[in-house]
Amino acid sequence: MDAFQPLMPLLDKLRRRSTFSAEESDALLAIPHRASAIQPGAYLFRDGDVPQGYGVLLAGSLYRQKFARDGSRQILAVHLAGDLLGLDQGTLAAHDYSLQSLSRADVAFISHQAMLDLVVAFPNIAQALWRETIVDASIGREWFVNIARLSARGRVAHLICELATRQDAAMLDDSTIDWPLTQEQLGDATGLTPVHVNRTLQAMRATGLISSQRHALTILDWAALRDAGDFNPAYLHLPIAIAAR
Amino acid sequence: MDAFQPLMPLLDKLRRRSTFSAEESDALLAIPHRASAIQPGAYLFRDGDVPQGYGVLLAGSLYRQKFARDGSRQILAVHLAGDLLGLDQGTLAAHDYSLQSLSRADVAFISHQAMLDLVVAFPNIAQALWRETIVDASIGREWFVNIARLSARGRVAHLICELATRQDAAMLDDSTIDWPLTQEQLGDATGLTPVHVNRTLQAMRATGLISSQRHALTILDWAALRDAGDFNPAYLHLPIAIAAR
DNA sequence: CGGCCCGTTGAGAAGCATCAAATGATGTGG
DNA sequence: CCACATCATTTGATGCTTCTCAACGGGCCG
Repeated sequence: MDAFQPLMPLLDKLRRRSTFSAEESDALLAIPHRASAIQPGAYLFRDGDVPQGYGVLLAGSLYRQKFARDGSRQILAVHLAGDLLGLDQGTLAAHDYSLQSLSRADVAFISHQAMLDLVVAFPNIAQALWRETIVDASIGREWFVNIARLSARGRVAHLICELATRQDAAMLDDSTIDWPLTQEQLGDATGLTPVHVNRTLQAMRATGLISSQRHALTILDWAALRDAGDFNPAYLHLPIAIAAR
Repeated sequence: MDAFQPLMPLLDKLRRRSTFSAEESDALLAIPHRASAIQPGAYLFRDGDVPQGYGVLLAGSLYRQKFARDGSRQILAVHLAGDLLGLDQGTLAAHDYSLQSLSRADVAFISHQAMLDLVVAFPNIAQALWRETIVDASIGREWFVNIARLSARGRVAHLICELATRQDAAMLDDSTIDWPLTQEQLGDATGLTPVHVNRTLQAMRATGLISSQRHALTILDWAALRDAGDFNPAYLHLPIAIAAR
């Protein structure tokens, strides 16, 4: 079925915050696109490139990043399946961040024109895309405050809470989530060195907050983790049913 | 003349990144609005409030902020005259940050409906507003990287460079800019304590980068300041003519 | 089986926070 | 116009969080 409806992850994600008529749903699933498999570590675009179109992440995970002059990397956001890509870059003259794959991923590429045709024909879809972009920016602001205001333990705890909440339905069981990040990448996302990330994770395991395997992470004490990370899911702008946990 | 064209600061700002027909310019200046004087320190809206409409900052300066649970404040952005307000919050159920005035300010309030009417009638204006929102998000990402990756000196230097570049035309002379922030606010914007901001500024004065008066700041060595703050104005997405300095 | 990335551990240093208090500016009311 | 309250800036001493540098062990993949 998914083979015939490759854009279903997009529709699923949009439905969390918007509702569509049957006609609109059909139009979303029928967006002209070119699906492509992305190798781990490949760039979809780089800081400074000219935007060539939009995308939808069908499977896998990607991250946005910028580099400082000293070569250090800051991860700005993690994209999960269903996320729209590059919408926040519009048709500007140049991208202001890079988009790289974290794992093997499937991406559907959509031309600027195809997207424009869609939103002109369906204002309600335009509104839904606009809403997703706003939420995206909201998540960025939340990350900002975390890095600026929380301790190492708080930053790591917050990111764990966010990814758990965003994966939600896709969770393996009630408390174990996919964990796509290495400790080095977690450091690049939280503004910490890998060494300190390691020590922070050890402390969190020692105090019974989490346990972690290779590519998975188990939340042992959600209340304590949420508390440590000062996590309040309001910034995700999810329906109450999903946000409550 | 400004008395008859109160929204002129908006048009001036939009023209830096977009071009408009005479008809479009007229439509922009004719947006139905209610102008209002804002007292220093007053809130235009608070985190969690329901968005009531949009705004244009006609004069003065505002800042966006979020609070961490421990009460510490993070300033997310500084708004200068001509900036659009709350566009990035759309018609979501709740604001995810607070908007407070830094000085006495004049703001034109615009209803959601009036803005919707405008962008439906003039797609080119919709595009221009979309572009401003994108740039806004781009500035947010740049701040993020600064706070996460630069030293105290670098963060302060970068913010000075940005405000100088954004004020640009409004600069008093070639190197002196309006400086609306106290040292405490500068700390809230850069993720530093006021004490450390003070010491950082002293070091920058001692090394001949800047000199500062009460509400003004003079850049003595632009090259060194740009270097210290790793400042590259690309993220402002300004026309080359303005970005080059 | 070997190389390589990832995770782990240790010791020492640096940058920034914290706490406390003094000095200097600004605006207000008598 | 001066006295005073308030806010912003400055200074000093101390400590903690996190970084840096260096090395070692373990699991995964070719």
